Amino acid sequence: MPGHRLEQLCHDHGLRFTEHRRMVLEVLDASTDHPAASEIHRRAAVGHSISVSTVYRILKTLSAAGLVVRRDFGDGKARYESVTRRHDHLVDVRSGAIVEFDEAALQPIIESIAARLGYRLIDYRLELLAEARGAVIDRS
Amino acid sequence: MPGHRLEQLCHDHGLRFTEHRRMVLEVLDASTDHPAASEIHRRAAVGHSISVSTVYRILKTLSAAGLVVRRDFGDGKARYESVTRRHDHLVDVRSGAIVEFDEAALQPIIESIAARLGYRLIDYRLELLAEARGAVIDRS
DNA sequence: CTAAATGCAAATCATTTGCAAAGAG
DNA sequence: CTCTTTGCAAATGATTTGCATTTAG
Repeated sequence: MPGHRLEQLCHDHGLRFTEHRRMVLEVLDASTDHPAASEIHRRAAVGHSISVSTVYRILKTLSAAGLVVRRDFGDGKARYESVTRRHDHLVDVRSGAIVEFDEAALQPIIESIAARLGYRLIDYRLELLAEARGAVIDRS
Repeated sequence: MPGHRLEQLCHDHGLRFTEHRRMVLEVLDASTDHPAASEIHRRAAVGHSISVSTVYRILKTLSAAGLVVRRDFGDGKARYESVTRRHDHLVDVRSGAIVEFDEAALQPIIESIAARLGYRLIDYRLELLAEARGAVIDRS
């Protein structure tokens, strides 16, 4: 029963485990992209029933609990990913393509920055804006 | 005439220099916080006339040109800062307070990450989520 | 049983857009 | 003069909310 792991996860964070929360978590665990709320609803609704407002409410709850990470790539809608899939991103400013990467070496450096400021790091969001090497640069 | 610098800046980026663009740039250059579009409009409108839609259009243009940096702190509205004030941020998840910092050592590390992925870094956004040291942690 | 979660539809809020008038180069 | 920018008001689109109903613990 794959649901047990997710149920435990919710309980560990003091959240009730509902059918709908399971659906949303499963969608995010199965997604390799970064779906927005409407897309998560679309995927979760396949064969099931769930309202969009419920998806929004669940995403807000799960984000607050840290089970889900909310991202913004500047296209007007928030995107989400499961913490288990958490990683950083590089956005190709020409094509809009998103490249994921995971640079473990950054964690300690960033932690020390927070510490120096008198804080304990909880999480961080890093987004690189870049263009493919060799791209023609318009200096007109 | 302080307007000359801004005029040059616009011209260098192929943008027409208008009274309204000057107003928005001046507001951002004078702001130490991270005003959202509506707040920028409010500040620019003091003693002048400018419509909100114009502020939005200008911010989009200036962002695309790289004269202004668009940020998202997760409260539903985009925030802006002048490139000349560009820096990274730490968000105190308890109070919502934003602490600015500038860690020069990060730049080369992040550039190398982009390079490794086959890209040339244009810019990056780093946001730390943290809690004050010594804050009581609720492990209920 | 009781507090929390959900559906539905209406409400909000930020941001965008169509079109005619005003302005920059 | 020609192309771009701006105003205004209406349109869009994402996200939120009130309230009655259902469900988890």
